[in-house]
Amino acid sequence: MLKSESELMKEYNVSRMTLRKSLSLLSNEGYIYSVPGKGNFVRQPDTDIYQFRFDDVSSIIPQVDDIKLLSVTIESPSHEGLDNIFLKSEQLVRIDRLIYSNNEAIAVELVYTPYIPNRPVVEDKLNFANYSKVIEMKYAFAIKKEVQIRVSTAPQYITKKLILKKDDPIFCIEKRILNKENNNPLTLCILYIKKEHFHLTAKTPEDDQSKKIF
Amino acid sequence: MLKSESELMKEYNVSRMTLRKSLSLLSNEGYIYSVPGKGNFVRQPDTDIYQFRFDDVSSIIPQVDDIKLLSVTIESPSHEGLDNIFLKSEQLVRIDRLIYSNNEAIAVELVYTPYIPNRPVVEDKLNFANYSKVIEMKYAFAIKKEVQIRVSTAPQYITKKLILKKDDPIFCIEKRILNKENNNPLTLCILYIKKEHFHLTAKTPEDDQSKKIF
DNA sequence: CAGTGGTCTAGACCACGTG
DNA sequence: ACGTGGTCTAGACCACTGG
Repeated sequence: MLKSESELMKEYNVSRMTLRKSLSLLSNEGYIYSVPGKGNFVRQPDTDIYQFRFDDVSSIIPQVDDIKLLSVTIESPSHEGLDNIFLKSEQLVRIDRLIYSNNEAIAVELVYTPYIPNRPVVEDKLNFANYSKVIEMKYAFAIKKEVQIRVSTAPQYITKKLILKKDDPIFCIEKRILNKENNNPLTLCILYIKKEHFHLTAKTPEDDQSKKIF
Repeated sequence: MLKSESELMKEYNVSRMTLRKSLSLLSNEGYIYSVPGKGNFVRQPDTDIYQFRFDDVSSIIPQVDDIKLLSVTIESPSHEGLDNIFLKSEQLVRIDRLIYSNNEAIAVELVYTPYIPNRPVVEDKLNFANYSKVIEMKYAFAIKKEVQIRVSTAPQYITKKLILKKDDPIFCIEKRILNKENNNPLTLCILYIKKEHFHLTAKTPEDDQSKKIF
C-alpha cells in the first residue's frame, strides 16, 4: 500500500491533481491500482501479455504477387458446418481466393459473411488483398476480433489447390469478426497457409505515448 | 479536427480539466490524438492488434501431469549456434525438460540463460513448470519479451524424445527475454511441442478499466 | 501576435470503507 | 465520524503553431 494521496502531496509539494496524474500514469502501465475508500496499492505488472499485428495475408507474407478469385457462392450455414457460429436462418456469402507468392500458390482464404440482400458484394473489391477489411469498415467501432492459429490437415479442396499431399499438415488461421455488443458473428475468415510460409512474432507491449493526451 | 478545447468547455459547460480528462480517455483508446499548438484530431483506432497470454507450458496445455528434467549443462554460445543471440564470451546454462500430458511426452523445453558464477542454478526450482519465470523475477521491471511461433522440423535429439518420425513437422515456440534498456538477451526458451497439442487464440484488446486511476 | 494544447494549483463536494 | 480515493472547478503560466 502506498502512502495516502494527502501525505504524498505534502511529501512532493505538489497539488492533488498533479499527484493524481502521476499515479494515473503508473496505473495505466499496470504498476499500481487503487481501491476507493482504502488506498493505492502496488501491483506487479503482467509481463505475460504479448501483442502482434495481423491484418491480412500481405502483412504475413513478405511478397504477395497475385491473388486469384476462385469463387463467390451463397450457402447456408448448416451446409458448411457453421451452424455453431452463424445463425441457422442466415444465408452466407462465401468468397474463396488463392494467394500466390513467387509464382507459388501458398495459401487459400475463405471469407464467410452473412448475406444481406440489399448490400451486394461489390465485385471491384473482391480482388483486394483484404476483403474482410472492407466489411469491417462498415461497422467502424462496433466490432471485436479473435484469431485462432493451429496446424491441422486441410479439406481436400484446399490441399488440391495448394498441391499438397492429402494429409500434409497446414497452418489454419481463423479470424472472427464479432459485434462488440451482442457477440454476433459478422465475418469468418479462414486462411489455410503452407506451414513453411508462416510464422508469428509477438512482443510484450511498449507504451507508445506520443501524441497522447494526459 | 475537433473544436478547440475552449470551445468545447463552453459547449459542454465544464472546466478545462474535466474536458481534458474526457479527451484523455478518448486518446487512451486510440480515437483521438493531439498536436500541441494545433489541436485535437480524430483517428481511426487500430483494430488489427491482437493480444494473448503466454506464460509457460501449463498455460497452453490443459493438462500437464509431469515434467522430467533431462539435463543441466554449461555450454558456449558458439557450440549451440547461438552466437548471434548471446555474447560469444558468455557461458550458457542450458536446461532441458520433457513435458508429459496424459502420460504422453508432448513437448521438450530448452532454456538457455547466461551462466553467472555466483548465482548457482537452484536445483529445487528446476522442476517448476516455469523455470524461466524464476529468472524473470530477478530482473523485475527491466525486461521485455518476444515470442516467435513457427512450424519446422526439430533436431533429431528432440524428435527422439517425443517419438516422432525424423522429419515430422513440429511447433517451435521461441521466447526471448531481453533487457529493456540495452536489448541484451537474458534468457532464451525454446519449446518444441507436438503440432496436435498446441493452438493459439488471440483477441483484440478490451480496455479493462477496473481499479484504474483517472 | 493571438490561439492552441500541456501543466499546475488551491479548494470544494461526493461516495466509499473502517472503526 | 473520519480518512480514503473520485470528481470537478476557476484561474494561472508555459511552449508551440500559424498568419
